[in-house]
Amino acid sequence: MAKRITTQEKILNAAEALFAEQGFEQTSLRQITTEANVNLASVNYHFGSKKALIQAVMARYLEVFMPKLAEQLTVLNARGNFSTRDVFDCFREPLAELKQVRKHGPTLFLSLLGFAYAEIQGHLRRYTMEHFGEVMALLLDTLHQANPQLSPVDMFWRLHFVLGATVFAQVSGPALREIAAADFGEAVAADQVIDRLIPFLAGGLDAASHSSTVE
Amino acid sequence: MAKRITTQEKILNAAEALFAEQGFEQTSLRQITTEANVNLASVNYHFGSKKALIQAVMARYLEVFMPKLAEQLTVLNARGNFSTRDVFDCFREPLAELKQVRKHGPTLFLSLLGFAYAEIQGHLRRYTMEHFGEVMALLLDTLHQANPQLSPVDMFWRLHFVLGATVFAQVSGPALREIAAADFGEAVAADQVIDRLIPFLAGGLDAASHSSTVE
DNA sequence: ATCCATTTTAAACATGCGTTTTAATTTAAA
DNA sequence: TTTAAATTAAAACGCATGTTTAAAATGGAT
Repeated sequence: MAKRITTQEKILNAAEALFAEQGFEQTSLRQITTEANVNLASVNYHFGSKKALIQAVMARYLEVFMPKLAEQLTVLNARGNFSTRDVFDCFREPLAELKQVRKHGPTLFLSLLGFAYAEIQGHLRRYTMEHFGEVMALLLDTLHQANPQLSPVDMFWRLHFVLGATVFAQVSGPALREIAAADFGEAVAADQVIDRLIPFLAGGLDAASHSSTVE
Repeated sequence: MAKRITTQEKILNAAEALFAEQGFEQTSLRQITTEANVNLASVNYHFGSKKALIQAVMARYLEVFMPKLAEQLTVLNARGNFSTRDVFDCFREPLAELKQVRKHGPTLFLSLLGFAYAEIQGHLRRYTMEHFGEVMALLLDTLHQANPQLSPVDMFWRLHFVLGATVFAQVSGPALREIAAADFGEAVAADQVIDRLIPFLAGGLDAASHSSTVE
């Protein structure tokens, strides 16, 4: 009855859970194979190396997320006349779609993305740019249209500030939610962190640029 | 004439440079001692462990920075009637003071802080909270006064978004500056990144909260 | 000059890592 | 049923890490 789970899937599932929790470098193949109940050598047999395993874990999500995002951005561009907030809202649906990949897909994906960005894994950045460079370019262009008052180089920097805040919110999310619950007696779900984040990001992106604030 | 440099200082100087460049975990004691021209065992002899060395590296800066920051915040609080931007500007002078510790102190310190925050080193967070917890509380309170429309829990989250964006801007700074220079033919100095960052952060912090944007 | 505490040195230790090897086992096709 | 390919298994390899040990060197104080 129950669908047969291959060794590769067992490895991918165990790996992504541990990666999202501890980061890529901190997670050893022995941890992964123990958790997955498979032999240590099977990772190298099926994937070739740890690097390749990391890419495979990310690919499962990126291949769903990126086309959906490109779709949303294209629709918005066709419509025209949009705000920064509209651009950010383009991320909501593609992110929600990741539930189809995995139950807690959206949260897992953001955590993975966080560690990928934090540990500056050259090979992952290269992989993303090679496979989804057009989507990134489309995003930058869309954001520029929403904020024509900002120069391209300004937008470049702010986009990375946005990435930084997002990634950090996710990676330190569990710890911060714990502290917030203790200090303010207010439990915050993971999804609600994003709701708190988006206004912050939009406010930052829409702010006047530094050159115009210099007297 | 030339001031005698002790082994401990040689270690601290080599360690902070390597830590700021590669992060704490990525930097080995052998790298540090080779760079410092001292014996491998001297790190454990003088500092006890790698963890303790990391704390010692951070302490040199925190012990200068934190009191200065507390001073600035106290003055601002006494004055009353201030904006978010004013709060952030309180960081400029204490940061600039770090040049007295080391020539490129401000940049080094932010990079170290970035890695400290990125690699969630429990012992470093504990150290900071134990020694400078009051300053952090003062900062949170000051920001709350500048934005009374935000709830304390909202401010808590946004402060961490700010930290995330800052830390990331610094850690990925060198790589991003390189890309920016290549793509836009515009060289950006490290100090100017902060000038680009502050308006972004202030805009994000001042944004309307999510609850007021929900229809 | 002698002595003793401090410091430096070289070597080894114990551990964990990713990877490779070789053999046993399972699987599916002929 | 036989045969060959695919997969799993156990063990070892080579390497890098932080730490410890024990001897040698150093430097002031007596």
